[in-house]
Amino acid sequence: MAKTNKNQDTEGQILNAAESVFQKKGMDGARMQEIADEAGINKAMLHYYYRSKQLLFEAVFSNAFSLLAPQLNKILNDDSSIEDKVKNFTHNYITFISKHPYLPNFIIQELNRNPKFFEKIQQNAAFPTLEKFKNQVNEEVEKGILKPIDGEQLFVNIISLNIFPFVATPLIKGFLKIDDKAFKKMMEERKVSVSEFIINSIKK
Amino acid sequence: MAKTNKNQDTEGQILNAAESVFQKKGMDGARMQEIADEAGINKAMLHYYYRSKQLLFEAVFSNAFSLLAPQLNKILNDDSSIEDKVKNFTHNYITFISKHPYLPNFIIQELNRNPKFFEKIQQNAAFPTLEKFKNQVNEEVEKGILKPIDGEQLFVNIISLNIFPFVATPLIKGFLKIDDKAFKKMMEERKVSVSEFIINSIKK
DNA sequence: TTATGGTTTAACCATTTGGTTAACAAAGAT
DNA sequence: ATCTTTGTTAACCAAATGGTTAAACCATAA
Repeated sequence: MAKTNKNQDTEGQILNAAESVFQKKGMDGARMQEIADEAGINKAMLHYYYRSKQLLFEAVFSNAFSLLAPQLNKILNDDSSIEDKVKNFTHNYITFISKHPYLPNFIIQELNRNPKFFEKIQQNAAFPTLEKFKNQVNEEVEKGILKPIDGEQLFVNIISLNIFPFVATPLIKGFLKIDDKAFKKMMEERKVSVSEFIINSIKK
Repeated sequence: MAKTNKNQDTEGQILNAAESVFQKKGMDGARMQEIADEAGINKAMLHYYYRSKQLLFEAVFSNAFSLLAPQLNKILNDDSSIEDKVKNFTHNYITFISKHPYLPNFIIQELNRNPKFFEKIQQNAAFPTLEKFKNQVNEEVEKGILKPIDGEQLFVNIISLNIFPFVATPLIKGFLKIDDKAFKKMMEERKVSVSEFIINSIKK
């Protein structure tokens, strides 16, 4: 930064505030004034640093996505067996999301609003790819380690089981008639029960 | 209706247009003018029939929810075995949602925005409850038909596997690098593969 | 025919909202 | 010291938006 930086990182404060507001209310529901208030600064500063609501939003979105991507890379591109991958991913992912509960819904929602964001993000270096995972599933099926299953379907199943409860939290709380504490307990149990559920289904 | 009803159901046209716009853009993103345009009528009519954006939205939301609820009742409150329930629900649900792809995301999104909507809806008569399903799972586990599993966890797994791909369609298309046609084909396959996946996991 | 009352429209209104501007403050740089 | 660049603010602006109003429309009953 060639900037004089008289302040103590106003730019960062803005990004934090924007993250909080955008993730809770989405692009359409978020208000620039609310972000400014939460950052404790003048609204004009938002435009000084980020030009427009759109650009500020994109900064937040990229940031959020680059938090999630490495999590996926774990299951897609390390060298352990499918069984270990499922166990590790499920445990790590649920732990991670419990700390960032707004993240998955935010990304899914905004991707629905504008599917072209995906391409924008995809150019990122560490972008996860499915090839290795699919090959590995095929191998383990051939070796007789796994029952016959399509790698893509398995991938969709894994992320569905892990992510959905965090995306649909109010729905699940409602149907199960449980409060926040019980929900957290249930997610804690899922760190194990989900991987058991998957392994049970695919292991020969 | 004590109304003269000179028109051919303007009220219905409004509701249809509102459904389409709200489900695509959400409460915050939807514009009253856009709804009026899509209905082919004057904006003032929206207020004439529904008073406010909020009330129009609630009409759409209730409507949407009462489409989904009976689908869930099928798995929760009929008399077939768990295995048959899983098979039927998976097949029926994916078939149903393929015809209303915006529905699950709309409901989940707006429930996230305002969790109190759940209570509002819950007073509905045909509201599904989990008790019977949980008892049935316990029974079949005791009888040795199913491996030990918690009914609530199983329920969450079932709806996760069925609903998530429709909520996160752009994400899945992106990771799998597939177009709309391939996505539809994949969902078609899931009508069978998801229930196999679940049954494999829980059946003794 | 003409009153009546629900229905429909164009024009209007107040507020909200993203964004701009001009003036000012705080650091360097010269 | 003063000049220049960067950071910050209050006041302002134009457009968009949800909502209102008053007049017109039109089917029907008296």
